[in-house]
Amino acid sequence: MPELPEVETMVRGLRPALQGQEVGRLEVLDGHLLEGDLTPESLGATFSGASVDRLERRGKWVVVLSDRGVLVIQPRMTGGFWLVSPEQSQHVRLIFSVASNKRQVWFTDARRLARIALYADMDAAEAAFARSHGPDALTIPLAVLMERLRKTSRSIKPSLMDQKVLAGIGNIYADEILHRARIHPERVASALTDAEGERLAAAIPEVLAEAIAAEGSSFDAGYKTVLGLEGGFLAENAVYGRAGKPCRVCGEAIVRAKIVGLTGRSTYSCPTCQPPPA
DNA sequence: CGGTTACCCTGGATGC
DNA sequence: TGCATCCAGGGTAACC
Repeated sequence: MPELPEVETMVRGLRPALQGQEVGRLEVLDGHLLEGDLTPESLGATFSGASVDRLERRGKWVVVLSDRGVLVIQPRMTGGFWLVSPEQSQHVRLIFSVASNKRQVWFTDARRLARIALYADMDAAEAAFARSHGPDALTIPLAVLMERLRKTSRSIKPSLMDQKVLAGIGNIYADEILHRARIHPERVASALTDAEGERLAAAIPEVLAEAIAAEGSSFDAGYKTVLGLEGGFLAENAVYGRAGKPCRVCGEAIVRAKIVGLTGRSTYSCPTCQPPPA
């Protein structure tokens, strides 16, 4: 589910509840999500009593820094946090109980694709992140982005979604960013012109910032904010989920397609604003 | 090595 | 109603 804007919204929502607080107890209800040698018992014992210093986001990771180590939670498709009673109560995987006020923070994950890891310190967490991720999408400089895209013969959309190229973009925001930059998703990444690269590098932080301001994208029974509210971005977005509807720029019907290099995922684009490769 | 697919999981929507 | 099929915002191991 969550991409960078949703994870950023989660972290901002969790900070007032957890930052500077002691976790009186952590209950781990599903060992399936745990990485390495972690067990529900070992993680619960380690993190119960932990003092939380800070919460941060790295790409699509939620990072909880504490005096008992750095807890990393990857929500992946259906993971989410709740400060209010969770809607999907049968899918609760973690329960944090704050010592000072007895309030609870729930983590749910319907599809059980989320992953949870514990690192000794932030250096170890950063090293693990760097092994599988490029620079964060919100701050990657134009020159670095272009240098990375020049090295691949893949299409631009799968390149943007490759966390090793840059971190944080998934299927929704790749489509939105490419529409904003007026680049067809099947254009070869290394063949973009300088002008297209500049439009792309500008569109990435623009679209992500707008989505963060809207508190992310909600549809169906998926992502909600930590207060159970819907993110508003899909009320204003350009292409994702809008097949057959008029492009907000030119009025042409938005097209839904499956593209090479992305098995099973849908891609939305405007055939006029984003001319396909020759 | 770069690129592509098969698969991990589960639930909701849709079709017969 | 029951059952099969498809789809989903992510990510990785294995393969060509």
